[in-house]
Amino acid sequence: MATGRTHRPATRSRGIPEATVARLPLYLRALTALSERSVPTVSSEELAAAAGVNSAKLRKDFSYLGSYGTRGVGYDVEYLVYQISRELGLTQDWPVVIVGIGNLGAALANYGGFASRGFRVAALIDADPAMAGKPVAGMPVQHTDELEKIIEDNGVSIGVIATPAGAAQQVSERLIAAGVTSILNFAPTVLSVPEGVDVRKVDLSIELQILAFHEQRKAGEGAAAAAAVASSAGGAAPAAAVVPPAGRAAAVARKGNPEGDVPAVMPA
Amino acid sequence: MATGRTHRPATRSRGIPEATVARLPLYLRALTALSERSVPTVSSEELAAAAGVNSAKLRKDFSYLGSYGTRGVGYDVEYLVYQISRELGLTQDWPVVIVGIGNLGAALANYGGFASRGFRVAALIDADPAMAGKPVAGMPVQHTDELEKIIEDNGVSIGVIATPAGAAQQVSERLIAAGVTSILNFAPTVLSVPEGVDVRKVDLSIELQILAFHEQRKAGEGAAAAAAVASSAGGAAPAAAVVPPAGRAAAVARKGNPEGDVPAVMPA
DNA sequence: TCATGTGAATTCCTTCACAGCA
DNA sequence: TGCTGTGAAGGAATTCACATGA
Repeated sequence: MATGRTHRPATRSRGIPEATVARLPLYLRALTALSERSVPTVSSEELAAAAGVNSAKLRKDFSYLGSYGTRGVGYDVEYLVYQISRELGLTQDWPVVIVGIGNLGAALANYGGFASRGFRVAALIDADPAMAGKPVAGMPVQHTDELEKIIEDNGVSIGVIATPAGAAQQVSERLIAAGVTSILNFAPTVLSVPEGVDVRKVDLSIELQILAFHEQRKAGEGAAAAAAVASSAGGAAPAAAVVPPAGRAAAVARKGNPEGDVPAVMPA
Repeated sequence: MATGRTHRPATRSRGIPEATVARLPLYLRALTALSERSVPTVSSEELAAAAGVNSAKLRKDFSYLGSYGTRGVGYDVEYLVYQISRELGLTQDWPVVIVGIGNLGAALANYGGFASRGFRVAALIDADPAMAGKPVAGMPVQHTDELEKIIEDNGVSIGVIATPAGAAQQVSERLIAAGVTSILNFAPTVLSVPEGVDVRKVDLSIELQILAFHEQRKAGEGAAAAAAVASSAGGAAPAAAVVPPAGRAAAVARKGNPEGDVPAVMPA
């Protein structure tokens, strides 16, 4: 999950609810796929299925954009693609810089999904002088010293931070001072930014922790329930291995401890 | 942002709201940092600031876990760390497999945040025979053929998919059939999974698109507003470069077109 | 006295169900 | 007839504001 917003009190961005905005890219992706298969129209039902939402929600979402469908028929795929693209601002070019070219930064630089949706990687920036000049994804990495110049020369308003946590706040300040007003933050830190700057956060370990929470609940429901789930699926699961038995036993034991004790969990 | 849930109708996981669950890892991170600095107690106000939420929300969130604070004083840092860890299921060991060892998969394998929070990378799996045996993050990559065996031998219940979009659905099916019940999906596809399996989705391009939406709005408010924002910040922004002027002009022009036309946006 | 914990109010989001139009 | 578009209902999440207890 990504989280974190700033600027603009959640809803009200000319009336399109934040939750709807977050789903538009999903619809767009599904529509693009249909478009590639030259499908001319879709019903809300079909499109909703493709996007993984329910159809009432989808129709409500689209109703905020306008009346782009045809009753009794559905939506014109190409037309909707255009309308949503325009609404999201993807009909214009968004130069983006990626700061921090480690494993993750390189992955982002190579990620095709950017270019295909109006985002252009204008520069890759890293603090390590040894990286400078090295090609990543067909682009030379530039040194942090150039950051301000790059931002200004390219009119960059969106920055992606993929640095270690310790560097993120300072990088964000430099980005913002140079003119960036939207930041996608992969570093596991809460950035503090001035009003008017949007931050979105993507945090890998948070996502896993949320999964662990639900996983724990499933396991807690007892082996019977777990087995039922596994087999109901139609995926011939050999029931085995759903729960690491030793692990669970340990957890339960700890849970039973007297209240006061505070085991040293979480080394870092 | 990450999105996507399945299983369990949103709220009610023994009463802890989904929105609260999603914030627990944030609190945990902030608390861990305090713990490392040997801070003994925090107030809801301080902790909320560190986690980037407001204090009323934080107190309400904690109230779902129990009464772990002391009125007039605050929360015991170590104790809260323990309680939240336990609630999230992090006091037990979660073996995880990563499937798809490209740039992103490698980045994930190297990501320290996993190990430190109870997640243990049990195996790296890739379909490319040429990758097999190659060490990534100090571990040999294993071939997809081994997938089922690895899952079962290690009691893996959480899988991370970092493959290309085309492979994701099939990989998820194999993971699930072998016993995985939670999936973190980085591939830009909607996975269809049986009931009882949780899927969370992390989609880089979706996050950028959401930022672009807000960025467009800011620009649309007129240069005056943009400039005001830039300077109000205290970050001496040289006002320049907030909007790529040519780009915007083009977008606006297109917007003014007669309704029927459908420009071919989005090559892919 | 001071910060937690929580009912109550509010706002936001989702879902229902059907009127209205092609 | 069939599917969109949308008021209205229902739920969930956030925020307020203050009683409560260390």
